[in-house]
Amino acid sequence: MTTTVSSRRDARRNHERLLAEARRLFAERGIDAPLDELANRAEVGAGTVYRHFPTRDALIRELYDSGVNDLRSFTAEIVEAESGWQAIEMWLERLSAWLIERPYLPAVMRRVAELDPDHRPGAELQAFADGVVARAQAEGSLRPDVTSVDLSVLVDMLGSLGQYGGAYVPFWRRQLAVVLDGLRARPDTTDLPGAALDFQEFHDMSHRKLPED
Amino acid sequence: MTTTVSSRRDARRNHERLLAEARRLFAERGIDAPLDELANRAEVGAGTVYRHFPTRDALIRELYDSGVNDLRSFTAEIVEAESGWQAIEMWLERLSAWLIERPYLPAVMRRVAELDPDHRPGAELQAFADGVVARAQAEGSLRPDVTSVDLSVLVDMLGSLGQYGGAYVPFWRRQLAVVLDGLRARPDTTDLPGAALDFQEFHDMSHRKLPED
DNA sequence: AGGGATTCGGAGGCTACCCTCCGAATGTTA
DNA sequence: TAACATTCGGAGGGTAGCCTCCGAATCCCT
Repeated sequence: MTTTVSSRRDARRNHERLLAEARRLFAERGIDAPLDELANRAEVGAGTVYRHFPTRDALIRELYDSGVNDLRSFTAEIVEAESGWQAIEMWLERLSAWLIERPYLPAVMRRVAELDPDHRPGAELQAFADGVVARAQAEGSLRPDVTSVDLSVLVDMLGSLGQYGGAYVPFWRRQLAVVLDGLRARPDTTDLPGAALDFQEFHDMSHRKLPED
Repeated sequence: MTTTVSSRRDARRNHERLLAEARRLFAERGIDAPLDELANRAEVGAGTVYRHFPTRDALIRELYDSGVNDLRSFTAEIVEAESGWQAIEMWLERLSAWLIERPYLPAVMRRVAELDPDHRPGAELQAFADGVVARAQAEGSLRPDVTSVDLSVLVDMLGSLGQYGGAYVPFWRRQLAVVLDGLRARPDTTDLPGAALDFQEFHDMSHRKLPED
């Protein structure tokens, strides 16, 4: 993730421009959209695209890194929530909104995992997620049978609504409200069926790896 | 949807083979996967592909029609449920499972909508969905503030987990259980925020059309 | 079994997109 | 402002994938 920054202003400007347009383009047409089109939208020659990102994968990697950075910045805000339940609400709300605005991210993550099969994301994120869940369950607000992986999958689900393009933006908060109501601890919840995935399985799955056994 | 069936057995066999492989291929690599690859997998010449499906869009249309047929076949089973709540459970469970097995469908639907911008799906499906919701709300088991469109969006969300490939199949039933618990009528549910989309808006949205005003 | 219609297969022309290359243009530094 | 380094732009060769075309193979019908 060592990004070399040029000293020339036009170079920096074009780099940013390309990244911004790439986000838009990939959101609309997927991460295999033609790079010539990217050059057009950024009002830049094809050569410029390939100087900044020698290969499409380099571009994808940069979007990935930027995403991981975003994630880290969320954790800071969430641990400061006043109650465990509020932390849960914030987690689902912030991450879903973030994912919905970046519908290209799931594909980007899968691609990066194909490129670097041994890549493992920071265990810190796992620890953070487990902490949020433990806190809310300890205070009795979150149903005891969900795990942090269950919540991550729910975020993925909500985030998938980004495929609809941002035009109807806030509609998904209704679905979020349903999910949150389903997550509250109650005397009469039916136990979640089956076994939860562990963190490693979740990671493999969201990168389309096959189960080991 | 008038499908002309050849009288020759090899032609029918190849047609089925191609459809089956197309589902697999599109599930893995998206609906823009190379058709030469389809020919290889179906162990068939490239010419055969293009005779059966003169264009990629023809193939996509056939997958779409097949999907709509599936949908209709579900409604019959669901209206026979013993209680309104069971109908809701069946609806979410059956449709989600079905979507998860066919991860190419959302892309197929969007593509068909691009090809036929004036296409409107049967109002019968809307009537069916409204009926299921009304029944469950009348018996007091389903929270009164959800609409059939809200449920359809929830199905889409659950169905999006098909992007993970079928390897971890049953894991998503945990998320389904959370959603169902969130849908039960209770004294203390927080009202769903904002206004629900109407059926037309939902249809436009799931086909990536922009809102009119 | 034989004839005729239909379908099959895959070689090959035709894009659309990828990516390089180098003269022109721009930024930086002193 | 001058001189040099860096970046820009887009023309163009290379290629993967699209789709056609027609001789060969298969099937249906009597």
